Amino acid sequence: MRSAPDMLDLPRLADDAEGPQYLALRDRIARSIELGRLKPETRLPSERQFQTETGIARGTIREALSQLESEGLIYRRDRSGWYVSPPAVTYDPTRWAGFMTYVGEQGRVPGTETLDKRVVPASSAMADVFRMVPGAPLFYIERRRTIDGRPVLMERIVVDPALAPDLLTHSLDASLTEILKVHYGFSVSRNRMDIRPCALIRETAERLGVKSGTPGIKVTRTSFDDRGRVVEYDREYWRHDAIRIHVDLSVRA
Amino acid sequence: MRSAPDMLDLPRLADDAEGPQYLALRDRIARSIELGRLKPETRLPSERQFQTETGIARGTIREALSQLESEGLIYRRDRSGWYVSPPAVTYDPTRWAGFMTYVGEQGRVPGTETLDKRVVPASSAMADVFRMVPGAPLFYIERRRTIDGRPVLMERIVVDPALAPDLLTHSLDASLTEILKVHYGFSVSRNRMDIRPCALIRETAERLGVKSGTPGIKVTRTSFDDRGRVVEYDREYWRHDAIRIHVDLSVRA
DNA sequence: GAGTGGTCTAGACCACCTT
DNA sequence: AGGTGGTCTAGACCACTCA
Repeated sequence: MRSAPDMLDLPRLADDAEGPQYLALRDRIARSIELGRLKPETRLPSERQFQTETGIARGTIREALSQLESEGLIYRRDRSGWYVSPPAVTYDPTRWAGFMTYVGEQGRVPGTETLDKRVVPASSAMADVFRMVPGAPLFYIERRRTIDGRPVLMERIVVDPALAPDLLTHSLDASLTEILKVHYGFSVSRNRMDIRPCALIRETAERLGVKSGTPGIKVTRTSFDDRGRVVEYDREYWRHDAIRIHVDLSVRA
Repeated sequence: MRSAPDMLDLPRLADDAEGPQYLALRDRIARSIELGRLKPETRLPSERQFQTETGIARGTIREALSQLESEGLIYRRDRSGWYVSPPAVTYDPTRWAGFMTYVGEQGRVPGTETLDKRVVPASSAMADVFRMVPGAPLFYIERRRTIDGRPVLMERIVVDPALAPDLLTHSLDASLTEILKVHYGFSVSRNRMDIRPCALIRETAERLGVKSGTPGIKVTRTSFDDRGRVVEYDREYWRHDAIRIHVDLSVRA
């Protein structure tokens, strides 16, 4: 891991005379990143280094760093330091390409870890989605996905065992899309998605290595096959700085 | 504006023994909201009230409140206090219904203020979008939109004057969609959108009445008519707690 | 004018990562 | 073992809102 060059010569304040100190500091760091002087995955100086170099209190420095984090310019690794964020990947829900595919197409290295897989009884909400009775068995899968080794999303998938028996015996670290297509012959013809900002908290935050409360994006997706059956239901919690959504579509009435 | 009932009887800690104090406080407040004891637009007790009631330092209390803000559960009005967030509206980009329409359909009261409108020379990026030469004149409109009186988004719209001459002489506080359709006969047949998390900073934050750095959502949209001409280009900056995106679509190859 | 959040300081101790 | 960020305290002054 490279380390940042002396931060002493951050771009000058120029005429930032206005506004709070933490925004002025934010600007200086942001400029360094935008000018390309600090590259993705570079580690910033430590908070205490900033402190002695600038004479600003640590709390104020953390305020500036948190700002940059909400903007997606930098991220933290717990108790290790602050790093410049790599570019976000583009997610196009109108394409039925799985994570492994579109991340690869964008020149990045995707990875998947299956954290949990088991059979669970359907909650009433899930029973509703799959049009079955509550308590009926469902496959439940929990995965963590990475880009260039950095965890970017946690997902919880639910699949109807009736449509994909023995699914859990497969290795789920590869593309689920692929497994469902190749082994069970499913083609998805309709996708219903709900996208909303959220905060990553507790276990989800922990597994993504972010501080609880970091902003994130929650994507809920229901996939249907050509006969209108629910093939897959999943909830994805993304790091907010890792995703960008792009859709190009014809307009309905 | 109603005020919160005594917060002293926030739900008990029970067994939250684990974790930082600010998360425990977050939980108590979150529970009050989820249980419906604190309703949308209710004001929370002041930070100093929390301080004396709980004996926790103000910084720590602000940490808890900031958490709830990132989660979208509460929001602040500058130097006035913290309030429980109203529900988000659902935005469906596959429908060509303007803001005024879909907000109304969801039982809320939409509002629009035009903050600026003028002719500007095309930047090279805009010239690219509109397929014209840089420096050519473009209409530029800046609007703030509200739901139930609360500002939720700032938008900057660009329109080609060749397609809608005299556009700026119309009142732009109504639906631009409507004006383009009724007065100029445009029907949008294709929509290209880019959605990404961002932070609301500087003027944008100020005009939405949020603290600089609050998480937000940036929606960039390019609308085309049936002849493939760019009818409208706009960038919308949303409060993150005000929007939810829903799409339901057939899948391409 | 009283009260609010916004900003800032200067400490402290801890759990954990890194070497 | 030394350094890092994570958490917390106890103050302070300010700009602003609201009654």
